[in-house]
Amino acid sequence: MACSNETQRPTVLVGLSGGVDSAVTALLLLEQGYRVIGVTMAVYDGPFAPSRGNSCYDCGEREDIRLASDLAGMLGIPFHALDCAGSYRRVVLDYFRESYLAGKTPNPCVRCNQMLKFGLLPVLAAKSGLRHEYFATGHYARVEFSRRFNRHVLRRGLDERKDQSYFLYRLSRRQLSRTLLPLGEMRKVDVRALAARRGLPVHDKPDSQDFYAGDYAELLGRQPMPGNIVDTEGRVLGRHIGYWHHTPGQRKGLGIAAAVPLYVLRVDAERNEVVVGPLAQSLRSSCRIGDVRLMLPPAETGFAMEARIRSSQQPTPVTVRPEEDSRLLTVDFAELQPGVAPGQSLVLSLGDMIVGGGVIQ
RNA sequence: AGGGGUGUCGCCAAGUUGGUAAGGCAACGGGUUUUGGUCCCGUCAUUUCGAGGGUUCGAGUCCUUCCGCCCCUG
Repeated sequence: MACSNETQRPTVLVGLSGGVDSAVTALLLLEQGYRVIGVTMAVYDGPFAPSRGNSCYDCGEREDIRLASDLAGMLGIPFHALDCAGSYRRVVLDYFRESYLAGKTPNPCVRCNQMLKFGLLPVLAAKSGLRHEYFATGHYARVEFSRRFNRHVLRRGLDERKDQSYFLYRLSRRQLSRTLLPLGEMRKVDVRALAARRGLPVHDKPDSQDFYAGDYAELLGRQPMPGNIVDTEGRVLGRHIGYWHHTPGQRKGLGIAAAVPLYVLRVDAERNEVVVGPLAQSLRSSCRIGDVRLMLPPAETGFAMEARIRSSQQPTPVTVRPEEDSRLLTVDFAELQPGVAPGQSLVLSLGDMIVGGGVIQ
């Protein structure tokens, strides 16, 4: 009997990072009766360097993989680390570098999730013989089947403060249909509490997982290139050591003492200039997005919704307009927005449902 | 050279009828954060107010000498 059930139980591949969230994800899925397999992407291909701690692209990833492996052992599930370094370099690191060098601000996590974590990783696993029906991660977001839209939809995590749906808006319908995100229904404190109850040693491991813990310039492969920091009139207010160190909306690090705080308005890669001004000059009433990805058909959602232009931001009301160029959308903000940065994703939502999004032009 | 002005934290800048150094910016530290962003909290002049001397119980604030800048006249 146990045997026949064994073959019937659906298998879910869980991305384990060595942190609390993914460990609890695996735990919950086990308790829900799934057959669970733990997997991790090995992505570091850089030079030997001291580990800077908890980040995705880090020389110390072996320790994290080992920790993930240990956790899998505790949970009694198989574990595999899959080499994704080559793809990671091309898909994430190259994109990251090209964005900054073009004066834009990338979303490495968005890219990684779409292409690698929810893309290559399960495919590689399957090719390695790890057959599975579902793929799961510890993201705080929900995937549900919507009868109204007759498809799987992505919704914000129940824990508003931890919601990570922003990073997942580019997942395809196919990807979504195979995705399980059990933490989407939970609050972080409960996740930690559960981990503690079940004796998982990572229950109190610090939250944040950076993309890269060192100096980003290390990933860009560029020598310092001093240039001017100017105001909108072209007056030189200060100096920088490379335009790629700045992003629109940024305040810290300019080193300019003015009457009011100054924010980066735009980054001019051509002229190696960083244009700054007071907050008021940073406000935009609209922007255009490209690389548009819609998870829900616009005809059914209408054009009034909400949007986030940065990962940790409360959604703000917007109206979406189609462009002549069908690949673009214009998004009008109901309230002026500071720090609209080309390269960043603008994610559209309707209530707690993610409609889609695109990359700010 | 003469006349006027001015000299307070890295920058800007309050300092009242002398009473025991506001604030902003920057910087630094911390919190929040799967994007070096935003935001929040904290620290940041006490042999100190250009330097010396004086008056006073007490001076950034009064007197005096010197020094430095700025403007005008020459």
